[in-house]
Amino acid sequence: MNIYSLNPEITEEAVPVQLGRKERHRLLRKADIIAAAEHVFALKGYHKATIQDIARQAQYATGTVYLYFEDKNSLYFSIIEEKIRELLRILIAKIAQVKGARLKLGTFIYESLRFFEMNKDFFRIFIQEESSLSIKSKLAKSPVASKRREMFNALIKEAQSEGLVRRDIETTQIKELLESILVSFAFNWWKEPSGQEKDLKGMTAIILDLFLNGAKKR
Amino acid sequence: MNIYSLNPEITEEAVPVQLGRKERHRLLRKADIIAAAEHVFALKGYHKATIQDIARQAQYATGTVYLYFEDKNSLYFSIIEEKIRELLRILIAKIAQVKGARLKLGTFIYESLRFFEMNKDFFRIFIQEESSLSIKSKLAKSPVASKRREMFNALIKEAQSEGLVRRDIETTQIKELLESILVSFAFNWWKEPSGQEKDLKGMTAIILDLFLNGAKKR
DNA sequence: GGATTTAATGAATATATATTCATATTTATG
DNA sequence: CATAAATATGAATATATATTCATTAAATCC
Repeated sequence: MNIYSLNPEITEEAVPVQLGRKERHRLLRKADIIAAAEHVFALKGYHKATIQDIARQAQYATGTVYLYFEDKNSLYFSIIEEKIRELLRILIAKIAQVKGARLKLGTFIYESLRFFEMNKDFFRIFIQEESSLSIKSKLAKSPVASKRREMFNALIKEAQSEGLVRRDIETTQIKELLESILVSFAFNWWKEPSGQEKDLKGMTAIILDLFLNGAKKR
Repeated sequence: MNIYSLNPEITEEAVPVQLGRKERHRLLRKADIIAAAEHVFALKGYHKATIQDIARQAQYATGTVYLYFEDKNSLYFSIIEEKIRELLRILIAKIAQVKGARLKLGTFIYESLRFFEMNKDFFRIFIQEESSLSIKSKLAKSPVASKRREMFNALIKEAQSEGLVRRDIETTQIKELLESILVSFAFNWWKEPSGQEKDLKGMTAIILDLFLNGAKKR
């Protein structure tokens, strides 16, 4: 994990500012703890994961966690926010590299699947908590959420103005549809413990097909 | 709420057997507690809802709850199981009254939305916890879950064999997809606090349209 | 390399609340 | 109506764990 990504101000910059050695060290240790916490939360869920578990996993003492994070809850949110920010950064970058709404949509799906595949622990947390009201409402207030909305909106709007996507249904609902399909497929995919190599491109094609053409037989 | 529905054996019967007065009383009191718990859980979520809260809401003392339910967790499951059973009963009955896969799918969507609308407390609980892995796996073992799977399977299979729904995608996937869309749309619908009357039929049409035809402009 | 600042430790504390159970109340019985 | 059985009560108990903080260790400075 890129340690700079822990700091939103720096993430925004094209070229990360060089931090002081101290501060860099601090971010690295935060990252240690985040990585450990990500694993433990994924394994046990928020409530059953104890600070002790997390500290042990990170090879620190219990109290040390509190030198780096306010409390259990804010540690939890740090993980989710950070990961969503990371995914967002990838999506924005990759989508900018292709032309045409169809390709952009495909890229969105492909890179999302890829990210989930590479961040299974986070994905577990995400599907465990994604629909939890309290977390959704907290997350909705974070700056990363509005960025995400923005990107998503632009994606669908472009597809609509290009004539690929229908305009008789609200953009919001189209967004929901796409997200529903994506989550539902990703969930089913990783639920079954097949050790096989994932065919990301094949899966992307299916999802895009379902999104655009629906479940009706033609 | 129908008190008989608390007892699976009796629910199954076409005509409920007359219970002893004692037993009936007991079920009524269980129902009191369930109703109170439903409200409190919806309001505070599982962890923040205390047995005291629930007892107070039901106008019983704390300890009384334990005369009717094993523990907090089983009370929680009783609610979810009972509600899913109730929804299932409605769905099966209503779907049986219409002909053709398209109408059946529409009925499924419409009655689900209607049930969510009429059972907002339960819906809150459902979306809060539905995707929590531990709860899902516990629920999956209950008899009501397999009945639900059965019904859902039959619905999609029929749509496939009638030629309405494509067969190049697994039934399970189609099921998950429909459910994911339904829940996500319902969630977003009721999230926004528009005091207006909900247009259930309009929303049903949109969901069915998107599910079958997808987002592509035609 | 000794003094001082900074960081890490983990046992002790504080708190929260699920669950129990001795007691009180209500209901049934003869 | 008196006694017994069944229910309800809520204060006390047990447990769990997030958080603190006095102590120890490490890093930095002069």
